[in-house]
Amino acid sequence: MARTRTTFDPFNAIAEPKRRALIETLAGRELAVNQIVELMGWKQPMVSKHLGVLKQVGIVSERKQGRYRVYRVNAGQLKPVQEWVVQFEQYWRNSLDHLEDYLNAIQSNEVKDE
Amino acid sequence: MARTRTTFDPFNAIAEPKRRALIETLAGRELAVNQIVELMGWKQPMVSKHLGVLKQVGIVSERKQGRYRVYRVNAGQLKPVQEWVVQFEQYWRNSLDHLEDYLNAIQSNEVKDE
DNA sequence: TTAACATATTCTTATATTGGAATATATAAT
DNA sequence: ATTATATATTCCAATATAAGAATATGTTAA
Repeated sequence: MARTRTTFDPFNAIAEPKRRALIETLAGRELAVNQIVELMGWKQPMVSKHLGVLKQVGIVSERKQGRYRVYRVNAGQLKPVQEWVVQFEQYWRNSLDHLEDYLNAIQSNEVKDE
Repeated sequence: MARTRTTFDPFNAIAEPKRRALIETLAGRELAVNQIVELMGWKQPMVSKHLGVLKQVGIVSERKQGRYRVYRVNAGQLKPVQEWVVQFEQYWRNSLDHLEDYLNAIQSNEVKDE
């Protein structure tokens, strides 16, 4: 069996760092593919492909305007991610947990380096 | 180039649904692998492998206790996910956005079905 | 109609998974 | 020491990427 598909859910769609950057750039406004290409400095096919993944999950949607295709973020599709992660907020709330996490992170890195 | 590694960051680690389930089960307490095996109903190697990924990212850490290995969640490692997603909360806040997202989701599904 | 522009799709290659089975390692109990 | 228990690792097969290059599709303008 392979990895969960990128288009399976928002969690998988936003796992790719480039797609997160794309969402950040596009949030709160409408942009045509070409504008995104300029802003991100990526090749056009790469932009289109990443937009395609996000579109299949519903994180972005698209509207034809003349010869342009204008994309926009549907932030609501990110809500499941927020709802999932928020249930663990209580565990990192107090500073004791902060210290604990800090120590654990260090320990984890040490293990990783071995 | 292949997909971003599962162990690259928390986003990729939690993309796998089974790992999210594992985190939910383990959150707020300490459990040995065998206990997790029973609770989840998975084979032991599968549990160990998923724990291994989470451990590399620092989302869980492990402590030897006799012949057991006790795991625990370091919730703080999920904070980056929460911080990233929270910046889009404003966009789904009001009910107008809800409607917009709803319509977009429908449109997106229609496209998906074609 | 043809040319220019905007965007999407196809093909290829390299790579990292997931699950399953089998096996290895480590620790405790007898 | 040997056995039982707990956990990790290795090997396998199938699969889904992501990037790049090339090309196809669609739309406007001349």
